[in-house]
Amino acid sequence: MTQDQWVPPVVLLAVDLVILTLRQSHLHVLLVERGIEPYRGALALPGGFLQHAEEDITVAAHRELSEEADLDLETLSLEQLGVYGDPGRDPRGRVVSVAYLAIAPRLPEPTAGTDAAAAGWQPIERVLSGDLTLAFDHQRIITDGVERARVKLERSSLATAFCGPTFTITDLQDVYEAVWGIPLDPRNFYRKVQKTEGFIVPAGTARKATTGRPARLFRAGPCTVLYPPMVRPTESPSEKE
Amino acid sequence: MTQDQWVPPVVLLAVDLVILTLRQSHLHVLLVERGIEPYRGALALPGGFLQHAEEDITVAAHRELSEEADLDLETLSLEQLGVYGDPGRDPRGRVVSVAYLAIAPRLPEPTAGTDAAAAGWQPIERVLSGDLTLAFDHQRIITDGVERARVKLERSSLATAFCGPTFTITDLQDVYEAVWGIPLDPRNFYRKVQKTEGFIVPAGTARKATTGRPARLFRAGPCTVLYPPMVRPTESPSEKE
DNA sequence: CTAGCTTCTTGTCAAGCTGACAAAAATAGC
DNA sequence: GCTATTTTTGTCAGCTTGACAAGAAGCTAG
Repeated sequence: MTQDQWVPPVVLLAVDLVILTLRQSHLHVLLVERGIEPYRGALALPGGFLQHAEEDITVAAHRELSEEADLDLETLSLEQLGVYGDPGRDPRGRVVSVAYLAIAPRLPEPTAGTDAAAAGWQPIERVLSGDLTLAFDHQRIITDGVERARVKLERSSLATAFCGPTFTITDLQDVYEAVWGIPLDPRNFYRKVQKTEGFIVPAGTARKATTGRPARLFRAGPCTVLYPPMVRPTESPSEKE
Repeated sequence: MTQDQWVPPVVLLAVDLVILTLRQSHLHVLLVERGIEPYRGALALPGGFLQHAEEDITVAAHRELSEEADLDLETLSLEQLGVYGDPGRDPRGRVVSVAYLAIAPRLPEPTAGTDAAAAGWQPIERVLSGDLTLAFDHQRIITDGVERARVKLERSSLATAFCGPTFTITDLQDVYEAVWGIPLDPRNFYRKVQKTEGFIVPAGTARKATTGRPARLFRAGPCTVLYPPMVRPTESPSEKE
């Protein structure tokens, strides 16, 4: 920046996707098995390098999303999570990765009986606990992604993105409980989401019944910003960062 | 990622700093006048390319901070804001910039009477209103930075980072009012910050007096996460994103 | 040295929200 | 019809918020 003759260093730019969904009331993340070195055979986030030097980063993220996860782009929340570029994180050279967070409603198993048995949706606990070993710094990225999702659930209507087009209030509560990892009182939750204007709106008279009283169906409301916000029960009194 | 022979494209990596401070109860951002093309002579955020291919991005951000703003790194909050990498944002080629947000207490004018009269601290309103024209996509970055600061003030004790080592409750209120851009009731504010445990702690018996009753002095408390959070008065009822 | 002005600090009060919990309502299965 | 299960509607005390009154503590002017 100070001398015209000095040539700034270049880096390789990649995108990584943290795709979260809910399966059996548990938060899962999509992982793929790496087919090439480095970390061949290890689990990693879907992602890859820019296709060409002029590709937009957001476009690249969407491209990887459809390539590697075959997801409908329309109904998806996709948000930039951060940059991960520690020197040495990739043995191939200086690779800087832009991570994106995507929230998906319930989806079918992406890897149906192939040899990549370990790939596909993995419970988030296995990742956070270190039970699964991931390539690169992907555990870190996932940790950050989950934390971001937890915070976003408080002030945005993101939770409805985990659900299908219609859902019951109990479905929505399942989302909050799974992402936050804590139980909530159904009666207080019911009251809260009902009175948060624009969060959810009734969806016809259809009802869902398995056992017990059939639940009313709702649809995501017009507001994406919740006011007042949903509050996570006292995370831990007098918390430090 | 699919063929070993394909070589991924490379990009130039830069860091940009959004450094915010408070001057005369107004939010200001640090801007410098560009000395080289492109946008020579235009105002821009402090920043620059990585120094060498192995430099850590966070290290580069801190380096630019001390190089271009001569700021004490110890007392500063520095946080990653996001990546800005639209193709075409820089005529020199594919430049991807990692933006950082820094919050600084009141500081002396960095450019004292030099010819770069326009550089230095600029009121945030002149930037947001488009009154000032900035290089690259820096207006966008600043807009995002200010919004991030606004949100962070709610849940973190960031506001104390705008103040010096000790401050009065009114000083702190000035920060909230300047960043949020709205007036607050001094009595309710006083009660709120007092009862938010760990936010501020009394600092000796010293007091500050100009006119009116002298105010008690406080110091930043141990907690960085505020619980319960400070709530911004109804941003605007039923807001859409 | 007293009145007046300014700013800080302590209260008061009604309205609204939260957490804990009771009980009614609506179905499926026996 | 009876029971188990889940959803939905209430109740109630405690706490926080927003609006506002009034006392406290210094400075300045007459």
